[in-house]
Amino acid sequence: MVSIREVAELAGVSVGTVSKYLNTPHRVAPATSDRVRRAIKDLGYVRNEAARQMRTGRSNTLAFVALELRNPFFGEVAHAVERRAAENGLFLVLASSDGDPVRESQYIDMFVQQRVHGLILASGTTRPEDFELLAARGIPTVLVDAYAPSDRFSSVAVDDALGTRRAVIHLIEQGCRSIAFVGGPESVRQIGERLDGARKAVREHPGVTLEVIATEERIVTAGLHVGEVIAARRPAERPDGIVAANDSVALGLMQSLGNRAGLRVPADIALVGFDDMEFAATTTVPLTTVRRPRDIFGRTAVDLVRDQAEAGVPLPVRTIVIQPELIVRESSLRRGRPGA
Amino acid sequence: MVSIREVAELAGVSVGTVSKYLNTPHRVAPATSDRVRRAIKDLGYVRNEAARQMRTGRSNTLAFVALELRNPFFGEVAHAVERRAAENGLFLVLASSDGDPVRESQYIDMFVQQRVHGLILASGTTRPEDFELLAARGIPTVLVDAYAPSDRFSSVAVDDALGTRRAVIHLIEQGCRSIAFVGGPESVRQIGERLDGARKAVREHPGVTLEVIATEERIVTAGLHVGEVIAARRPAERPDGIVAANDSVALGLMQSLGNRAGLRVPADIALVGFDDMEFAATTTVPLTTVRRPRDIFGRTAVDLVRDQAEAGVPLPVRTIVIQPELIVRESSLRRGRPGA
DNA sequence: AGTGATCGATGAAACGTATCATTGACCCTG
DNA sequence: CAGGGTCAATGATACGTTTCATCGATCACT
Repeated sequence: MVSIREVAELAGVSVGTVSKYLNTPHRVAPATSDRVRRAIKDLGYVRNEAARQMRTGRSNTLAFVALELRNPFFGEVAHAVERRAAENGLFLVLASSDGDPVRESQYIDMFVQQRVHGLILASGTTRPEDFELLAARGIPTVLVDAYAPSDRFSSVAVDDALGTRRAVIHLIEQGCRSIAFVGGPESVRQIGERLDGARKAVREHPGVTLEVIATEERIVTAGLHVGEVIAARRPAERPDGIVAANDSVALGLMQSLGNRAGLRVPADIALVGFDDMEFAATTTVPLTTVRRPRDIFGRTAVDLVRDQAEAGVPLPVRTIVIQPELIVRESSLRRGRPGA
Repeated sequence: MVSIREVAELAGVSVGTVSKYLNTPHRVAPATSDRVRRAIKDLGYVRNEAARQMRTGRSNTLAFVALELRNPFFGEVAHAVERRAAENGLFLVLASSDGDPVRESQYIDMFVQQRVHGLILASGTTRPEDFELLAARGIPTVLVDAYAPSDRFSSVAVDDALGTRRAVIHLIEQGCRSIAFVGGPESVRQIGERLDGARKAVREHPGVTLEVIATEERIVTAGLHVGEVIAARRPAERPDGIVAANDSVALGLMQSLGNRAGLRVPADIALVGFDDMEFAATTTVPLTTVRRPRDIFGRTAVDLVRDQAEAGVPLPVRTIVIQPELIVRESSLRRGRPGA
């Protein structure tokens, strides 16, 4: 394997000069430059990043740990992270924990061993000892869509409670009086907060009731199942507005309610999702939903890491909470809507 | 930053011993082991992977370049790759080219500089000079869902033509006589082959016709649009069976045909997709589709890379073609089906 | 008791690069 | 023409590991 030394030899210059050519090309004379360039090409030399990194102690890679990359949500966040990282001259490496804290630990260990420039955690399953490790080594770390434990790390997340609050208020404005929240479990922080937001909003409106229909998972089939249960009820006992824990559940609900049971969305039941996934705009009845801005998540996370890395010294922790936007589409716009 | 030397000092042993403890723990005496372990813990020592890699020349990371990670298809392939890599003691780093060959080039350069253990390319947009570079440096490289240029790299792909062939024959068995292929452009290899497979299958069945309805992209909205066009035709001029270029297009078709235009799927028009994406089983009418096995893609790719890396010397190129499976669901099962 | 053999530990060398103080060549100015 | 200044190039050093030849000590066996 050809090293910088052989390049220097062939070009008839010193090793230091080749290094200078590689790192600060403008400070090497044009004629020398040509000879070095030529030698590099002839020998097929490729810089050894490991040696470089060992010498400098720095790395130009940013690591991103997602909960599950199969989920397009993380794919989109990763995409935004990658773009912003590139703007900052950083490369991105991705890993997926798939909900396994042990796997995540292994990855974090690996990244620490690699001396990565910074770390973005979007898994929500990180172990306390890993946080400990990262804090102890001073590796710039930012949490995405998760709050920082003991306020030691900066984070960027959406205000989940505000999202469902806006959804509920919107449903009430559409004339709904009997609202259901479909999703669970409450123990997942994001879901718990969404439910809280819905509860509080309903409490502020006398005459409106909230029913919680719990599910174990937040996937399409869970929504399908709940939809069938609701459809089997007597009409008077059905909710007239539903807030789903996320878009997948909403999709399942829409399919079982609207297409299979013959109920009309939104006329009989108005429906709001959460996330604004790509398919939300293209469902049978376009889905009203609470948007979680993946691009902002990604950009902000990179910026936080970069600021921390540039500062060198510990910066005050920043907890950035993004206000989610309600994207109103047909699934929640009812006939008989006041003012329509 | 604490190094192996300081660990050795604190433990009262030599640097070599600490290294031995880290790499071949069974050849170090228990008492010494304890002292070293203790020192490592007290100092919070973490191995420097860059130095290790520089010394050994080896790296234990496998790189995967996807076309677009936002697309769940790649997420699932990446997931399978990651699992298999872990079984082989390898870590995975991911990158996404987003269709930009320049970006992809940058990533490949980076991976070559990192001296990765192997490379899996699933982008389909790799530049010839990058292939040149990888071949010249002898980096184990495998293509996924793309054929190898000039037979220099092993690859794993699905037999696209066979997939659509099976879809068409299935539709004919269901009584369809006027079949349409929706998708494009033909210049994308996979799409071109799918179209070819459909053409050949139709040609073998006298009395059956094939119409090609071209689209620029293969996304939901393309299917929505084509569906509207078809619905606007006089009934006699509509196809009675459709093969979509992928599931996204099929989804769009199903929505605009079935739900908006009032046509019935499969009674009026039978529909088959391609890919078997996660949502295919949960659409309004569950979608019949040609399955591309992501898990097999991922596993096979890793195995090919591993074999190549272990061999050291160039191995004969292996081109693995996987026969796609037709997953029959409701969207293609017509009333009046022969034998039903 | 002497001879190998085995085991554990040592210490120096090497990996490929960046860095930096030093040197040499050259030009400009007074 | 002397002297200061700039620009290029040099070459030694250090980064944190792994590796390997070497050495001492312990043990089993004749």
